[in-house]
Amino acid sequence: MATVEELAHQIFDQSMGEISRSPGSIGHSTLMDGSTQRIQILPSDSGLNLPSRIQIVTDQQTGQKIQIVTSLDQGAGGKQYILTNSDGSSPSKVIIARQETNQGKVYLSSQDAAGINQLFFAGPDGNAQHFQILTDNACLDQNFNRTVELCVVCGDKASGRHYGAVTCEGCKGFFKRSIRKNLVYTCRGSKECIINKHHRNRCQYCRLQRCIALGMKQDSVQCERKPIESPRERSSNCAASTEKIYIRKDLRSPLAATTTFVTDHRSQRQSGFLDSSMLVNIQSALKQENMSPEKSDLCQGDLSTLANVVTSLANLSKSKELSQSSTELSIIESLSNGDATLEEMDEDDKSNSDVTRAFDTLAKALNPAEVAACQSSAESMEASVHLSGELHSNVVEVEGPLLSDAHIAFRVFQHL
Amino acid sequence: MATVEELAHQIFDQSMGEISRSPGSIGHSTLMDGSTQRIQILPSDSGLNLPSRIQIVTDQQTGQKIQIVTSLDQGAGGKQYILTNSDGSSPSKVIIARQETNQGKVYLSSQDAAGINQLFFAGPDGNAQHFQILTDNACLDQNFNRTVELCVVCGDKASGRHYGAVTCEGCKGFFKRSIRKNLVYTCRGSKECIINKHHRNRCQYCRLQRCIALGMKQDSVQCERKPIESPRERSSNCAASTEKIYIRKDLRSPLAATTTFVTDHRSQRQSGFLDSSMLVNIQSALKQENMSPEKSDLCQGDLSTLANVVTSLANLSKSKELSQSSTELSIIESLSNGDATLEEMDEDDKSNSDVTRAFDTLAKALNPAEVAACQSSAESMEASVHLSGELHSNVVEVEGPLLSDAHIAFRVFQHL
DNA sequence: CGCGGTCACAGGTCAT
DNA sequence: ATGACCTGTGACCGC
Ligand SMILES: [Zn+2]
Ligand SMILES: [Zn+2]
Ligand SMILES: [Zn+2]
Ligand SMILES: [Zn+2]
Repeated sequence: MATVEELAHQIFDQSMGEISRSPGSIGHSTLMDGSTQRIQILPSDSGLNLPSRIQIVTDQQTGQKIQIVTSLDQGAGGKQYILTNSDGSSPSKVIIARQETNQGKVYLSSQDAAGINQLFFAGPDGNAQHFQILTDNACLDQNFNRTVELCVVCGDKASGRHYGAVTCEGCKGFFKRSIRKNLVYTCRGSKECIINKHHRNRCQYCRLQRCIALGMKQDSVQCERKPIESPRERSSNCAASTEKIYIRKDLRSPLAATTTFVTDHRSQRQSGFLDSSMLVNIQSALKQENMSPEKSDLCQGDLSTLANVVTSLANLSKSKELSQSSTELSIIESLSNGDATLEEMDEDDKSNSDVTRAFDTLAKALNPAEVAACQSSAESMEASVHLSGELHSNVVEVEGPLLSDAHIAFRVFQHL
Repeated sequence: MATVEELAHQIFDQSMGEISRSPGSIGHSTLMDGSTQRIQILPSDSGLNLPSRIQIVTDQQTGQKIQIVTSLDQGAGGKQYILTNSDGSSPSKVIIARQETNQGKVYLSSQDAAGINQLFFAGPDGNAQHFQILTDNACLDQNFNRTVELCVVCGDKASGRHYGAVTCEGCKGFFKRSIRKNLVYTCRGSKECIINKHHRNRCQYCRLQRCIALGMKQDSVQCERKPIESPRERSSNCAASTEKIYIRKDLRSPLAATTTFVTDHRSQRQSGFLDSSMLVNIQSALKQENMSPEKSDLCQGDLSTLANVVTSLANLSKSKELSQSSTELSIIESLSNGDATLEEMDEDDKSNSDVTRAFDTLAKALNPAEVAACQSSAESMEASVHLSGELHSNVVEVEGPLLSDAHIAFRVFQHL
């Protein structure tokens, strides 16, 4: 006999397949405009004894009210779950499931289904909708004390609500890392990769896309709380000491969430290109960084701003709206106002440090060759070509102070 | 002074040599019938202070009880570890190690032995036995926090548990590649080649044999995470689109561990050829597979039975006892009796699933060219030649429903 | 319960 | 193909 989890997984996988079949279900352009809906239905108590019941639930994201009609099936004596709009407009009725057996307790899919069922299906408007039906835990067999919930992102067993959504430990950790490190991924496909338990690691872009679309809030991710960090190293400024500077993996798709330069973190979003106003933000962010060096609350993630800068520089390099490379240089020079003392890093840290990786990323962004190789639709990248200085050479070597007046010698080897 | 690792290596090599000398130690027919044993001994607390101590431990795999006698050596004042059967039957006493120094703490191999010692040695019955003695970590010098473990396959320094066994990086990678690409190797010897750090690459067959026999689980090998981008090709099937289809190198060696047809895994073993009784097992196994079609966790490894079937088919093709290729066809047709709902698997799972692997193997079995090229002693393969239809062609393309009525269209490109 | 963190063990890479 | 080396994942734990 199939277990509850197996059934739930089945429902999830099947519905995922349905989504992929419905045209425009999770298109990349309809990511967060409400096309993907999430509904949680929690029966008040035991209205299951009633022969017929009407519930009106509200979509948590869109606010749309949907009527749930639970009625006895005339034929089999089981129950049907019918979804309609609360005002009776179309779609008039959508039977999402019916009970096959009559066991005194109504479950959604089968007689041994317990607790939570998740359904993905395409509504008549072609939008993908995600419903999660939560039945009363008290009605469940006491075999499972743990609530059997499924991750809304991948369908794996959920471990609770994380960052605003019921997710598994994997998606929780993935989301946390992505937000913390300000990672931006890229999709090698059509940004509609199937994300389930077994394939969630295949496309980080689509996974993070689903995380955000299904309600995981970036605000809920707190900054790192690593208090200790060694006797030596940085005395007061724990930020610059050993904290890694995380660089976006792919600069083409900011997946905007984390490219914010203002104090109000995660309230702004990068539209895709740098402009003059963002330059102001860069500088102001750097200033704020320096104004409170003794403030140890910034311990974590405070240098993400720097990563953002580099990332944005990379985006800058491919921006068509930029006139010439001189603009970039001016920005880089403006960055030298900060006086971060990065030279205190020992040599080993420099080698594989994130600073190196940061510039590596930057250099990579400045070289359109590899970027173009990574993407099928290669856009015009000529604007950034001139910066590299040595186009068509396998190794681009850059030396000199760049980010601060601390004379950071860095070297970027670009592997082609 | 010899280090712990060196000593352990020495013990390993010695015991391995002993294994290879004992006739029939790791024969192919005795792969997983208990001939290879693994014992973990964890001293309860600090019974080490006692001058003499008797422990009875149970082999985790076979359930065999073995008596461990720790006694003072009359000569050197060190301790001996003696293994006997708990009932006193032969082997009466096997001294597996003795302590050379007297330091107040008893370690197995030397005074600076840390944590874990692994021994391979051949018992008087000729069976290879593997003992892993874990001493109390609290007794260890705090110099080495890392436990010095050895690869159970080759005796090299292990880097942790991989796929269920403590192995080195080499065996880890080797096992992963073998499983991922579904490689099947051949042994030019008697399938009892010595596998140690220096010779592990001499025979892939025996290495993989040891990997499986010593507990490395194929299910733990996940599918690839980077489905190398290919924008077009297949539409929704991102798995079949870019995933390479790897062909077994050699079909003669099914590496029996996976050719089990009964529900009780690892309780039966293929003796080398298919016979009528195995055909019954094939069908019953398929039936059991189908009895729970709603089970969607089948994603991985659930269809290993199917792979076993095809693997056996491959063996069948080279079996001299087979009359003609018509026998194969009849078996294939008999497989279609099952109504496995393979279409419930999402496309990605099919790529790396045992289904694909099964067809891979089958395809190879149908083309004796490569098989014959891979092995020096080419046996008569004419029986299966006629099935391929296109002998001597570089690409063998097969399409059509085969294993189920689900009409799974598959394509196998054979790279030569 | 939901944040935080950890680290064994998956993955992948790429000289050899 | 191999394996040393690295990053990323997620089960598990503490608060
Ligand atoms: Zn998940
Ligand atoms: Zn994707
Ligand atoms: Zn090894
Ligand atoms: Zn061999």
